[in-house]
Amino acid sequence: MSELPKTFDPAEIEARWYARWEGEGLFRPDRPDADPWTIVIPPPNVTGSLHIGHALDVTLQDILTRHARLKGKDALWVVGTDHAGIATQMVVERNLARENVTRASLGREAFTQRVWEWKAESGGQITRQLRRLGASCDWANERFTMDDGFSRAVIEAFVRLHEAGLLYRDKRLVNWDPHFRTAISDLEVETREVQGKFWHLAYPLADGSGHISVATTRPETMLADMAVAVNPSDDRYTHLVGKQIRLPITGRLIPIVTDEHADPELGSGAVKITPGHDFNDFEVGRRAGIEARDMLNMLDADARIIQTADGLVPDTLIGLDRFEARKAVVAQLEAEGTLERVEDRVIQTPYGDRSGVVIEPWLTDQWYVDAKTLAGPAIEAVRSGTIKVVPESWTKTYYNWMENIQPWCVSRQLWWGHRIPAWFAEDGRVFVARDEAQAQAQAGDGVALTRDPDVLDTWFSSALWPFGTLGWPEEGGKLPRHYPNDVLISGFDILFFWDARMIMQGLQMTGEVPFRTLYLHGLVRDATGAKMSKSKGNTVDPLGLIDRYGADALRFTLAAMESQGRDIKLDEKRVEGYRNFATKLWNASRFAQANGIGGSSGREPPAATGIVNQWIVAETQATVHRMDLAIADLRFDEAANTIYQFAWSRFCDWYLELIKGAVDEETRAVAGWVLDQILVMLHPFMPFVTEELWGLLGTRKTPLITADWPMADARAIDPAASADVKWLIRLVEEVRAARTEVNVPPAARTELMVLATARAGYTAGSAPPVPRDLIARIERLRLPLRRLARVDRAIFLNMGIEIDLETGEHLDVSRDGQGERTLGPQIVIDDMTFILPLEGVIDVGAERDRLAKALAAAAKERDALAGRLGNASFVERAKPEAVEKARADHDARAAEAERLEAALARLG
RNA sequence: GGGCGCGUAGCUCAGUGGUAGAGCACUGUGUUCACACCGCAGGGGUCGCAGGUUCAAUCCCUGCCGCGCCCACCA
Repeated sequence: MSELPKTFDPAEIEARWYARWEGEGLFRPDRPDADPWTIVIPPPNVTGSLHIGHALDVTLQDILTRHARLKGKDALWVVGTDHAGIATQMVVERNLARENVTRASLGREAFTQRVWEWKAESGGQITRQLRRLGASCDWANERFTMDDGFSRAVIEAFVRLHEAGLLYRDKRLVNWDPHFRTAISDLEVETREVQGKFWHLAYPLADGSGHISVATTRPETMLADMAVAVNPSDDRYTHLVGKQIRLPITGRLIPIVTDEHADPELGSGAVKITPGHDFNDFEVGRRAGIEARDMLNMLDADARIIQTADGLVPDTLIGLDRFEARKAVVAQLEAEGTLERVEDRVIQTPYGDRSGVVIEPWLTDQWYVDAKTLAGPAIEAVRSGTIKVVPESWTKTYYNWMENIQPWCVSRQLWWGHRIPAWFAEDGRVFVARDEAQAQAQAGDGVALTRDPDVLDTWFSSALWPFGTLGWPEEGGKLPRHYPNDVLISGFDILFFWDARMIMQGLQMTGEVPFRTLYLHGLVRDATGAKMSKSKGNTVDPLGLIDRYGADALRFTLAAMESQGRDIKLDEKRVEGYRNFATKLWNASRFAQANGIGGSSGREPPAATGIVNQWIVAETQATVHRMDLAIADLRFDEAANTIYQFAWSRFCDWYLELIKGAVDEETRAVAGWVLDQILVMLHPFMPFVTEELWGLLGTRKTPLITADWPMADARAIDPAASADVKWLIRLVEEVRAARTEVNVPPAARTELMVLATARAGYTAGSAPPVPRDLIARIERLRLPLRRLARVDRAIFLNMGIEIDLETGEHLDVSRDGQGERTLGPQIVIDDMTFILPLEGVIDVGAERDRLAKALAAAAKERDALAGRLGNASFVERAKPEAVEKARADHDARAAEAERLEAALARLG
């Protein structure tokens, strides 16, 4: 055992221990007979790098995983990465662009080959970074959403959904991203408020009898208008219903129809209908009997103007980008005199969350999942409590979304992803099958088949993660033992994207919920509360924090700040503070080492007879109990604060101080045991420094990572011992405060006079005797009292007893002499007054102020309690124990006040 | 428009129907053989505002003010 330096080097410890844990398979020790415990990581994008949100997410998961492992469970933390369709395709395309190569020029085969190559070279960054954080995942079985096994699960899920009639192909409007040229789901669209305009147009009636006004934020779509709608109850337009309009520019004849969608209160009450380019209008068109295939389309995949089916769009507009087209159309309307007026207006505009371009409602054939049907059991699972959501308040959001869920568009016009297992015949028939042979069998011999070129939404596959990683659809394996997972941890920002879809898919595919508990944490924000973003430049790099303070400090910070239902505002000062905590622990261990305190032999606390030892054993057990409760409730902040307070404020500040200079065999055993319990309980939060100290402090059967979590109630402790130490702590604190306030020089040593009377005079014969049990208590505590209160002798007035606290010797003192003692700072604890005889040394004015202040506080409290007790309704109606407590408190405060008054009187 | 959350010490946040807590920051101080990334002591809050329920409200209820987020087809 080498001597520990004053501070330690986190980087060296972290690298060394992580390599050893992983190398020795300690993240997944073989425990076939233990209770299984399972969590799956939200698979980070393979393109990703660790950001602070990951750091929080992973820290919380690692805390639970390490805790479960210490509890002896067969803890499995499934890890892997997500192929992240669009994101990855983007990265590789960008790389290709540097070589002046386009995706199209490579072709699909070669392109996807390049993506795999990229993944092999660069895809490991995020997983290396997870290791730096200390994540104890099962790396030996790392998965990828596009590995063979997982891909089989994806195909299987698709086919099964199709067989169940829960997945279908449909032609309707989708959210089209013209930048990526793919459909995206509702969730991938974010609505932004942008400054736009509201154009009022006068559409002429075909019979020349006038016009009807409509207003639009998208005038260019009038090229594909197919009707004007008015509300059936709108009397203003009844006479026009059924008449034709001759559209400006195209000259198309369109009818005036009635539809509830038209709101008489808005604008003119008449609205233009463009079924091929607006979600509302699509529905209006459907109700008017227009089939999707007959709806006019005026845009191509790049959102450029194309000729409509009726050939009426002027050639001058063909090929224009949608925004250029808008200008051109407006100019022409203005020239024709059909533009009535233009208003400025804030418009809710849909943007692609990845591309950042305006999303276009576009008519295409896509695959849809019948989310509404899947949502039923998923709602029920939460409502019935089969899945517990923490914090519970999120259930409302969950229900609200689930109950209004729309069909989920799962096909994407990309190359990187799970290719959809559907084959088309030339006649338009579609065959969904597990492979081409099966599809061919369905289609019949000789039918030429072409596979659907599209791939699946990345979230379709990640929804299968909790069971697809465990071997599903194969039976057996890890599945029965580790599914459902115990808990899932994710940020609330992916509640709909991922969590809800896992629940739906899990229930549909396995008949069981994917996890028993869903824990949702908040976002990590900067110190001012702003959302972190690359563009704002306020991101905090977790790896930089690890470099500066160590992974332990960062982890502890995130855990301590993780209170349920709240975002985290990360302040680097906090990380620094917890780095200091790690150093504190390190130095406590140095002290231990220097005093021959080493590792303990087991979970059972050593037998303790000394009061200080008994006290710390009881405190330790209480701490274990609090930790167990906090972790069971997923109260990460509470757990972190509990062990922090215990280690620093109890163990270091008091226990180690109390045992200094009196480290005997029993104390060595107890101190070693307590320190070990601290290391174990702290290990999930600060795995590295605790593991290092565990190794340095003793010869161990096992590294800390696979040690045993403490038992809360290992040994019954005599409560009297705790009472002694708690009393001592109060006395020492009061003595220190008194000394400081009256400016006693820090180095000065005093005597401690003990006085059992409230009366001002304390000369010989005037005071009652000091209770024997107090004398005995002081004798028991004499050494720590001597050391911490800086008193050498206890003088029991009127008892003829003085005790030398160093030796415990009773000095023979004549009764008469005792009344002549000088005055000094006075301390009142319960029914006892203590005096530090320092007359002449102290600042009498300051002492008077101090006592007066204490008296005022005690009197105020006494009077408040007296008032309460004087209230008849309180005595009658309050809980009896509340009344009793008020009485006891009142009496204690009254006694204290009385003694403080006497103390003041003694000062003269 | 609907929903959720927040408003407690200078800052970041816990918390409880019955005398307000932590960390950081701040002030003073350094006797002590682990630690100045430390010790000891201290100052600092009408718990957003207004009503209500209650013997008692920072905590429960209602309203209001302020802040944040999510969802939603006013063309």
